Amino acid sequence: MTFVGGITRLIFFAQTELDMRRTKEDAAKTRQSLIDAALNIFGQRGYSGTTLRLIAQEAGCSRGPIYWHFANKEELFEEILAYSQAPLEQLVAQQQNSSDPEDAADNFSRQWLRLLIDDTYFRQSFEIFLNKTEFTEALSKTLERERALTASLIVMFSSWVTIYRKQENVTAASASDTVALSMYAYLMGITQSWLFDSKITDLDNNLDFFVGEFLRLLRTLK
Amino acid sequence: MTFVGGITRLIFFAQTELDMRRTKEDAAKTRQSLIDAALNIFGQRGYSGTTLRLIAQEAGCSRGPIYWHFANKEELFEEILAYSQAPLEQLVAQQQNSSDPEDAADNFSRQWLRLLIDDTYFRQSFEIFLNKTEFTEALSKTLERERALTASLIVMFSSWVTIYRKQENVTAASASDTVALSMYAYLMGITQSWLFDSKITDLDNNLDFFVGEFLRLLRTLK
DNA sequence: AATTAAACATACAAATTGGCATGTTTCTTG
DNA sequence: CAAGAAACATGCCAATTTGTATGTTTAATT
Repeated sequence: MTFVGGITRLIFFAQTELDMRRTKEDAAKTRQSLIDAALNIFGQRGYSGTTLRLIAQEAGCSRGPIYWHFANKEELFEEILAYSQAPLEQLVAQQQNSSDPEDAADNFSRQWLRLLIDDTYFRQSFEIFLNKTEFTEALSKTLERERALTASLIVMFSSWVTIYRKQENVTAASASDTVALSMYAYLMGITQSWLFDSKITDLDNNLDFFVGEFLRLLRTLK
Repeated sequence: MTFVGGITRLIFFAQTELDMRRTKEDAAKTRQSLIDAALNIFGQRGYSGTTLRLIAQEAGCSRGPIYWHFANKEELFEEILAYSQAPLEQLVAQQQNSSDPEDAADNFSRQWLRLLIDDTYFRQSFEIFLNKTEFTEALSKTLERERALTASLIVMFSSWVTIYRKQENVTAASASDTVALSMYAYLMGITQSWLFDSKITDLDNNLDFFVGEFLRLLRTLK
């Protein structure tokens, strides 16, 4: 009995070294620290270059909580990518019922670029998505979501173009869909170029210019 | 003696099954088939999802020739990516001494998009680079080359803007560098959007429109 | 004709890492 | 207060894959 008690006491002592957490808030903190760590490590080393060991180390815990809070590496990654998809989806859902297409385009592009500048989560997630991700079948879920987002953006831009042309009474040769793709490509191009090398331009100071050019793409000639 | 001869004959028979190649042309063919296979597999599964076994299998040989013709997986990958970098570098080198900036911009953007449509190697390589690659420190060589290419493009575009403004005698508020970035972002955006989902637009039929919009970005307002 | 080396195939070694099974506290609930 | 479960830590495994070392033909070379 005393022998067994001695052993259990030794084990007890050894295990007391780690601070066990149990409250809901603490667990939420752990989960958040894992997300922060994942954003950093994925951003530095990409998906395949990132090990769960590294994320755990950056978060200051073991790999246990990772598998507790997330199903696996892939699901954690897709949740990270959602940090840039969700805000854009939300922007589309909001801007639905805007009156003037030029105002709508101005607001939308401005908020997009502002998210890049101001929201660290959005920026890091978008950078991982654009520059640290191999678009392969394994990410079919995220890719389908992205395709849907792109489609909704094109539809929205296209409707702006159509309304604008009616307002201004212009008959243009180009299809509004094609113009919409132009606008989409421009925004994505600015985004990707700046995320690839942020020293390429002062996005904050040149924001008005980029928004203005986005509007010029909306206003097709002739 | 007869015993040894029997063994060597057995070995000889076993090894005769594989057709050994030795001429320079055959070796060049093998190398080319490896590049073709790499373009396909890297394009389907990305860098990390691709194993040298798969490439060898696609090329119809073993992993031996891979390590004979290339130093390692990374060098093979960077050679694949060069198939999209080299043509653009060449375009920049050619277009140096063009007289009219609008003509130069028209030609350049047209050739860029035409490469995408017509040149399978260029298209596959560019797709791998943009959508199947994790930009990490491991690719520092390729990334440095890309940054240099981007810089030279911006310089070229910027000079076009400057010349155009002098010709037309317009004084614009925006810096020519910023306009140049706009043009670069637009071209890259079109490229990436189309490579991500080629059904998003008929690039060939809308080529004139995209080139025209590229020129509109060059001709800044005011 | 013999030697060499190019151009492969094959076998092996070594490390890595994701997933899971197991152990252990501490909060919560009945 | 006892039982159970949440929220972790730890240890192990099994599979995979790169790179290399070694073996083997056949075209060049001399």
